[in-house]
Amino acid sequence: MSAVAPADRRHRRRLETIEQVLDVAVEVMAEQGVAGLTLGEVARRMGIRPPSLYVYFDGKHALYDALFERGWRLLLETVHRAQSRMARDDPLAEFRDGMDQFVRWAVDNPAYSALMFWRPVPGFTPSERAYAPATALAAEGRAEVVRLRDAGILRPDVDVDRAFTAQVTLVSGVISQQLSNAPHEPFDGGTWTAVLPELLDMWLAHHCSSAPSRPGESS
Amino acid sequence: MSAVAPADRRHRRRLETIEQVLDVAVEVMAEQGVAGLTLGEVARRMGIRPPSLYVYFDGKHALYDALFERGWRLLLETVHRAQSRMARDDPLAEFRDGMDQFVRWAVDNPAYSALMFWRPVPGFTPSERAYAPATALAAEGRAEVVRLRDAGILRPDVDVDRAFTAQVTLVSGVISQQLSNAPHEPFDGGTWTAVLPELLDMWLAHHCSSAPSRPGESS
DNA sequence: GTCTATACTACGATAGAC
DNA sequence: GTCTATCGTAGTATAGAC
Repeated sequence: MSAVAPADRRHRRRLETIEQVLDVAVEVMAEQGVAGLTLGEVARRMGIRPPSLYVYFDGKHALYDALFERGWRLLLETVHRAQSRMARDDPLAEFRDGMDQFVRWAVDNPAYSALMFWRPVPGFTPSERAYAPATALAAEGRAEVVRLRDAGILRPDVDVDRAFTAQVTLVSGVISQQLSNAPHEPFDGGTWTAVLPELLDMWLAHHCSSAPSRPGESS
Repeated sequence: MSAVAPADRRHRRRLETIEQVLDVAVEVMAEQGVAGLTLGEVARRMGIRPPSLYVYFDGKHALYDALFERGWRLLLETVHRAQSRMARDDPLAEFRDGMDQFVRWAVDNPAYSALMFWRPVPGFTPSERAYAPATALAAEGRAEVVRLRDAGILRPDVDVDRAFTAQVTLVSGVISQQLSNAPHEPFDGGTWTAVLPELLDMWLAHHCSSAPSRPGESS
């Protein structure tokens, strides 16, 4: 019995250890900053010695790379989970909710965000593999703009790429300001997250096919 | 003759050396990243030894602090210089130009920007003195919003603080995206800087007292 | 004000025993 | 897979001669 597929068990154990390394690394980044991550501190918190980490990661850059990929993957899953909870018949509400979830996750995970959105590590460039979930999320965001256009919410002749660039900029601005100026404020009630709905309204009104109609305004 | 005010000459020489240290430090940050700044590298490029730097700066954090202050002061001067070149009778053009200059400087000086807008150095918090020019610039930006309101361009009942927060977020978003995603693109023709005018139009239209009138649209 | 010398700590990474 | 031992490097900072 105990000899059934021992390689699988080793493999699973290995994956669990890798996950644990990543968890601890995120903790360290959250406390010491992204650039303050050291293999020694990760090893110390795990109760092992630094050389043992080399069994799981081929050096510090590989660890950063795995963290970068994991962050985008977690964010991707967060957005997907929110979408699957939504009714499928309201593209506008879905759009707003997606942006909301995106910013919420970023603000709730400042260590990941700093690594993902800024580039604070001198020699590190993410691999193509690590970029993949980021690219996927960008593609889905752009598709969301197309959906809004096809649903008649945005003008039919809207420049999708330009509109998407503007939208990403808004969201990125909120995240950047919130994290760098008031990192300890939660998403709800944050100084900068509070203006997100207004900014999305601005964006929608600007690309709107009909006259701008914002919530709270008389029609 | 040569004995006239020798203390002044020493003092000036000292200030010049301090400026040189800051210049070199910015160079190093631009090449190695903000967190990649080391006293040894600065000293090497200046042709001196690391201990000599302690005559001018009380350690690495003091150097970061001086760089932080200098960056905001340079940005403040850049905006002022642009304003003094402008005609004083067009608040709207002045507003647009100010934002333009702000983003242009930030994109042209990525090393300063990373230190000023993000917080990539683990243990470093800017001193009050270093913050002063940043605070001054924020106050002037808010005053600009008040001017736009008083000139009748924005609604009389506009929430100035909220509008200013939104405006800062837009500008911050452009800078963040441009610097982290395409740092080598110049301001002119940058993927993200290109949407700045459109974002400012959005912001203006959203707070406008009359119906939104954007350039290129029929009135 | 600059230097040499040095203390002290820390880092990433590798070799090789177990 | 984990360890000890160690290499090689780099960093901040201080003491004290010149």
